[in-house]
Amino acid sequence: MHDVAALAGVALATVSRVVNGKVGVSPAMEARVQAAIERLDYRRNVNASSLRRLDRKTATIGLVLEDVANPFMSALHRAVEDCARQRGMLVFAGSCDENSEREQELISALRARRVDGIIVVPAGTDHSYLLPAFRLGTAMVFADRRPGFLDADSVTSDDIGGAQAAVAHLGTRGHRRIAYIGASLTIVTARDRLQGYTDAMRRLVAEPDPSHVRPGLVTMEEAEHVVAEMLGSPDPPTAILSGQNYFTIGAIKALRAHGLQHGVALIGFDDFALADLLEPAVTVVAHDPAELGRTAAELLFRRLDGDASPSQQIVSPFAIISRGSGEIALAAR
Amino acid sequence: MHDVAALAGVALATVSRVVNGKVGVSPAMEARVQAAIERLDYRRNVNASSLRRLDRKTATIGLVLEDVANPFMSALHRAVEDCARQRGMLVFAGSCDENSEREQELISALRARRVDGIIVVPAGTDHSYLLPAFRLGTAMVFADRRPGFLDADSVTSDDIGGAQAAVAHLGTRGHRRIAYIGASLTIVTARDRLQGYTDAMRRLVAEPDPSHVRPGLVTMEEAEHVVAEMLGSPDPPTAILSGQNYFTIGAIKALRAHGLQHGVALIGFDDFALADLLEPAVTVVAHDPAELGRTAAELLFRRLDGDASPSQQIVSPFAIISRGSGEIALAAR
DNA sequence: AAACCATATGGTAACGTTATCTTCGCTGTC
DNA sequence: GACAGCGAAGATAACGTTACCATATGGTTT
Repeated sequence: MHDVAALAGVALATVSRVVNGKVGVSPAMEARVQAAIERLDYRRNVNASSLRRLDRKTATIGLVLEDVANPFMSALHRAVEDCARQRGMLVFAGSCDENSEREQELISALRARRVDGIIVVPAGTDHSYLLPAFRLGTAMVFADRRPGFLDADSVTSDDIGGAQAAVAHLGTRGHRRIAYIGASLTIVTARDRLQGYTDAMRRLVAEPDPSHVRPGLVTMEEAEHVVAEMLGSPDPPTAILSGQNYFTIGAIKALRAHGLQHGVALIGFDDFALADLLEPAVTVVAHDPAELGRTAAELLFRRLDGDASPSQQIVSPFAIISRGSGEIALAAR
Repeated sequence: MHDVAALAGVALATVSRVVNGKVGVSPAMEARVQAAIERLDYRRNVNASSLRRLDRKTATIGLVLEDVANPFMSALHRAVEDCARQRGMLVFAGSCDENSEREQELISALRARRVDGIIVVPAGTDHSYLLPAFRLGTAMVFADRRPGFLDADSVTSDDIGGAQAAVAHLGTRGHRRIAYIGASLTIVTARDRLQGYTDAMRRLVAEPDPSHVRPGLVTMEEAEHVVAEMLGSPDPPTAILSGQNYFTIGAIKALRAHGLQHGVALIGFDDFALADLLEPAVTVVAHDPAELGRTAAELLFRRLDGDASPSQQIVSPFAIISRGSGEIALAAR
């Protein structure tokens, strides 16, 4: 900036005015400064600028995901980015792999860079540690999962309702022995899905067979193994509800290995690419990750614009997409 | 920091020393300052810090992708993030959708935030506009595609070789009428793949049938439409080489619609999830996006550490993963 | 012609840090 | 007992910018 001012033969303040498009600069002067800016490929230092400006905004937001490479998460990411772009903001992205320690590190690093706000897909169960951050004015919105022990904005999916509907969907086709496979119960989403499954099962039959309820999975291979085990047991399930898209793939592999992909019904949580091209095509309980991201971003920006109303918990609806695997009826005995 | 100093009853300089883990602070004083830091939830302002520090590093890098939600790109993203995390750096991510104007905007925004370096999957064909940025010291590494009109580090895949090998692979199974579908030739990757295809076809038969060569596609639907058209023509191809994973899906849809998924061979560029679970499973020319990302990050960090050696062009090898669709032999007449 | 106003520009302090210099005690040595 | 030598702490300028105040210029009003 100093160099630009020297080259244009003006004061720093004038360069600042031109850079920020302020009124009260003569056209001749503005042209002179612009020329110097272009000649030197000058770009104002946003960090220094935000340091000095009264609003202290960095035009930067942080996004904490489970994994940037997970298709559900990256679709959410993209939606957030698009909203941010409209406001000229840049997005920090990071993965915490369901590790709450990593979540804390990431949020800490984002705060150290004075991001204007953070959108978090939370990993842990207790987010009270963020209370000071809130009080110090960092806007935060939780996406896909609600925070624990913290009153904050969130945009989540109706997981309980989705699981209930999936079980009912299978019940309509005659199934009573329905298995559930899902992630660790430290994840709210997994807990809710199990909750919905259990509710609906009780309504349908009674308590589900404990050997058919397997939360706490982590990898696709684990899911495959667990389903294979169930299928080989004396009293195998006739339908499976999978609480996560990776586990759905694992279940498909196990079903195929047993030649049962057309014999055992399957419904998976979260839609995934090519679900419609598999044989049979996979029925899913779908949540729109892009809508989740967009809504979270809009909520965050409203806060950044000064909205201080009580925290909002937005629940977005689910849809069962029937493609075949979930419509396999119970075979007559 | 001021508040921390006041609370601990020390000078700013001492707080700074503690925050930066500098030697020459008595244990008693350090404990006192740490207590104050914790009590106030103080986090040093990295932006202000980098402004003042002599190295001027922000511990931040930028990543410009085609689309953060594209699985190939997001796998690359994750690899970059993991490398960055090891060095305590945060990653800005952005999508430019093959739009070179957007690429320029993104890079400009990253430079304005004084990122230490940028990894770019370039969109345009001319990157000479980055010359001033280079001279001003922004480290940049190009990934997946080489830059145009700019001497810079790059980590790319062997696209020409991959396409040649794919055509040879199909040739071995008796195919001579092999079609190519791919993206716009403004994308260097698409150009190389077409180049490799053409080379190998000339070696195999002669000039390929022009109606079987369709670069310039954008969407999956377009690819589906183009393949359907070819299959309905009087002289349809017996094998297809697809230059991009989305187009491979489009081709599969068209083949299935014609009931030809087991009659026409198909090889796709870039591996994708579930390729092994489709029927037939899809043979691909695979590049490892994670390796691309990791290598690009390592190259960038080497530059940040002061390596000023001539620019490097690293080409990573490809692998043909035979799964079935590429091994469909030419039917006897 | 004096007074006033608006507009365009310049000068400067401050944002939250760190690099560097300075000061203050304390220990050990002859 | 004087003095060097050392380690620990404080004081302060500067990083690149913007907010604010000061000043200069020219034009309008009374």
